[in-house]
Amino acid sequence: MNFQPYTREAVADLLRGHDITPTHQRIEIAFVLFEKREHLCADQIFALVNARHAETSKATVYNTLKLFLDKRLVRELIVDPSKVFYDPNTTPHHHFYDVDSGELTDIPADSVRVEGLPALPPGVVAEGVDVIVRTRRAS
Amino acid sequence: MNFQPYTREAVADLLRGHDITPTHQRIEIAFVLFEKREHLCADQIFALVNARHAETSKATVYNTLKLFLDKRLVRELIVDPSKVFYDPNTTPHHHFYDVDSGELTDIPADSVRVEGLPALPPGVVAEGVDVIVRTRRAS
DNA sequence: CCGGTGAGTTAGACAAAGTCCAATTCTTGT
DNA sequence: ACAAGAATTGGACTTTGTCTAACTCACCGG
Ligand SMILES: [Mn+2]
Ligand SMILES: [Mn+2]
Ligand SMILES: [Zn+2]
Ligand SMILES: [Zn+2]
Repeated sequence: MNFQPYTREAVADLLRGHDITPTHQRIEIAFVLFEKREHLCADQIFALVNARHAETSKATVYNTLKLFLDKRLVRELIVDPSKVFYDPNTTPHHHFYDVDSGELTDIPADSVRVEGLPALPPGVVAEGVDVIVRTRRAS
Repeated sequence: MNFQPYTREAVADLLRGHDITPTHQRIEIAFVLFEKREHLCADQIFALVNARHAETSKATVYNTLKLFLDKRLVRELIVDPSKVFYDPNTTPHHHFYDVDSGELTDIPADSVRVEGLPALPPGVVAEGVDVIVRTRRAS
């Protein structure tokens, strides 16, 4: 599911494929995320979706992002202390995070190897391994 | 500076070593962090410092944590979408993060190798590499 | 001592991100 | 077309963190 759905119908199909009933609001939100393929936070999505005409409430943006997360249509990035970013790329990959600008850049997973991690405590299972390289402008 | 300062005087010395004027409030906050050596968030620190007698305001807790961060006495962990954790261990290491319980556990850095990271964009320098293994209770 | 100066602390107002709820509006199946 | 459940909504609310102007305290020179 790493394609670029250009039309609303393609987005609706993508949603159905993830067991999400495609409503007008959900289609617009998914369209914004998959059109840009950028790391966006809730209020950017809210602004983009409502740029032309007011169509979607704040509550629905948050409800929908939580649903997308649950259905594995997007993934959550916790790197900024004040807001969550949503990543339309759910394939394993890592990130550069520029602490000055707040900019997030993808690092493809295939080149990176993380070795020597200790065994997990019993009764616990790994959900994912995130590598975040914090960067800043050279002194 | 990975020792356990048991006395207020030892904490004061630790602060002076980091160019921090040791005030009563700063000593109490550092004492709580270095006594427990746990990952604590601001309001836990606020509660612990004020457990016996009210001694320190919310503003001072936040001011002080920012100062400690700046002076590299503690490090910040961005892992929970709703609050920042402060880590008294500033030596390089990584973390397990249990998404169910919110619990953070250290992973010593020496065993872990991260290989194959791409070169940094020009004009940018790495500040650190964080590896976070998200875990949850087995199905 | 004592008064001045600057650093540190404080209460409380404020801001931003996110949650919750009851009322309303869609969607879907029949 | 209709009923029933699902989704959406405005707005109140909560939580985390920031800001500011007043106050306090430690320290120093006289
Ligand atoms: Mn808390
Ligand atoms: Mn917040
Ligand atoms: Zn990404
Ligand atoms: Zn740690």
